[in-house]
Amino acid sequence: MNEPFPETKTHRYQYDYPRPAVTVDIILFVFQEDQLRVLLIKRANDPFKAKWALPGGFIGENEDLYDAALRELKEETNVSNVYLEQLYTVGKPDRDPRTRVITVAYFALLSAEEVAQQEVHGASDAGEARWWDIYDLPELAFDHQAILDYALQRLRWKLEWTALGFLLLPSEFTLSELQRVYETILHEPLDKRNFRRKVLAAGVIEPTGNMRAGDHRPARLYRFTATAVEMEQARRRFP
Amino acid sequence: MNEPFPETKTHRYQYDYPRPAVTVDIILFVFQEDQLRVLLIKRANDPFKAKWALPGGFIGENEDLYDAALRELKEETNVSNVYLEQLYTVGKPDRDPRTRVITVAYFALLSAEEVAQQEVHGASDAGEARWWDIYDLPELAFDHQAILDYALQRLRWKLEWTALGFLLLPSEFTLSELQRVYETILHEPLDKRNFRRKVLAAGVIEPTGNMRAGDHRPARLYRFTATAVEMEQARRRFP
DNA sequence: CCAAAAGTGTTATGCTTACACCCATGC
DNA sequence: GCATGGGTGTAAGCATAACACTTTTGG
Repeated sequence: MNEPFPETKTHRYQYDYPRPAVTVDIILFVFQEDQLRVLLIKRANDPFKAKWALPGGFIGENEDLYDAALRELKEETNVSNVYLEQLYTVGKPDRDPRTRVITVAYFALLSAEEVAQQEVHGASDAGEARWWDIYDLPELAFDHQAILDYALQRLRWKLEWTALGFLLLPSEFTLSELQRVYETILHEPLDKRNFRRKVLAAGVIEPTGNMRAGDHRPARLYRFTATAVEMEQARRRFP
Repeated sequence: MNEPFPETKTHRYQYDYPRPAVTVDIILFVFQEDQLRVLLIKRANDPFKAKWALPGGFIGENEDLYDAALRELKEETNVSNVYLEQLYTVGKPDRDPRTRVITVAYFALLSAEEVAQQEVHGASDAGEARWWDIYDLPELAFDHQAILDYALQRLRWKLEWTALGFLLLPSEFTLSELQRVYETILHEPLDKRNFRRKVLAAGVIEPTGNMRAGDHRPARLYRFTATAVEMEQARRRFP
C-alpha cells in the first residue's frame, strides 16, 4: 500500500477557490402527548458544547440535498417514511466559529405511529437526543433558534393552507385528535363545529368505519384520502 | 517574495473533507412593454456554450448569501435598489458537469424606473446579456429552466397573497398599469372593477393627486403606501 | 345517574364574482 | 364627433364565524 499521506494525517481535498462546508439540518416535528415537539441533540463538543442543536450533518460528495436530509434523519432517528420539505438556506459567514458553513434546513413531519416504533433517545452518535416541547425549549446552539422559529412559522402557514395536519397523526384518528393538533400548532383554540365542517368539506379525510373506544362515548375514526396524500407529495418537492 | 506556488499556478485551498462549490443565481424580473421579462446571459464557455443562463456566481469567502446575490446583481445590472428574496437551493450532484455545485437561487424584482436608468445589455463580463419575455424563452443551460419555472410559480403566488405587484412599476402608476402587471404575471384576464375595488380596499396604494396625461382621458396616479413597502421588507428576509 | 367527550345546524356577516354603461380627452 | 382608455355600482352566491345543546359511553 502506497498511501500518499501517512495514516495519522487526513486526506486533503484541494480546490482553486475557497469553498464553504455545506450541511443539512433537520427540524423534525412530532405530536406526542398533546405537545408539538422537535428533536434536538445535545452537543458533545465545542463550539456550543452541552447546548442543544438541530440534528444534521455534512452532505456527501455525490449526494443530493434531499437525500442527505433523508440519510441524516435515518441515522439520527431510524425513520424513513417521513414528510420532508426544504425550508431555507442560511449562510452568514460567522455562524459557525470554526469554518465557513452553509446550512440547508429541512423540516420534517413524523407520524405518531412511526415515533412509537422508533427508538429515538440516544440514537445519535453526536450525543444525547431527545424531544422538546416547542413551547418550552432550551437554549440552542448556532442560529438554530432562528431556524426553528422560521420552521414553526412555515408549519403554521402550511397547516392553514394545505392539509398537512394528519401527517403528524396515526393512520386512523378522530376529529378531536386532529383538532388538538391544529390547536397546538396554531397555538389558539378553534371552534369544534366549524373545524369539523371545514375539514370534512375539504375532502381530504374520510371515515374508516371504525370507532375508537375510550373512557367515554366512542369516536368515529378517519383516515386521510389517497388524493390528499398525493397532493402533498406533489407539492413538497422542487419545483 | 517567496510564494509557495509559482505564479502560473493558482493557490490551492485544502480541506479534510470534500466541499461543493456554492453559487447564487438570480432570477431578475422586470416589467417592460407589457411583458414580464427575465435577465439571461449567453454563456461564452462550455459547458452549455452559447446557451442562455441565469446570472450568478460564486459566493465570497466571507460573504453572506444575500450579500452575494446583491453583489452579483450589481455586477451584472448595476442596480442596487431591488427586492430580493431567497427562492430555493438546488444541489443535484450532476447538475454541473465540471464539479459539484450547490446553487442558492434568489428572485429579484426591479422597478421600471430603475430598468430605464440602467444599462443592462452587455453589462456582464460573462457574455451577452438581455431581457427575455417569460413566455418566449430560449433553451436554458443547466437546470435553469426548472428554477425559472419555480420562480414564476412563487411570483404568482406572492402576487395573489401579498402586494408585490407595484415593485415592478415606477413609483407613480395608474391602476390600469397595475392591472396589466397582474394580468401578465398571472397570465389571465382580470375584471377591472373587481381589481380596482380589491387593490384599493387592501390599503396598500394611495392616490398621489397627480394625473397621467395620455392619448385619452387622463388617469389618476397612485403610489404604494409606506406601510405596504415596510410590510414587504419585513416579510422578505429570513426568518 | 353523573362525568366526560362526541356529535350536530342555523343565522348573520363579509367577501367574491359577474356584469354594462357613462366620462374625459386627443385628434 | 369619434375612438380610446378611464372610471363607476349592484345583486347573487359562497365561505366564515359565532353560538348551545343532545348523545353516548364508562364508572
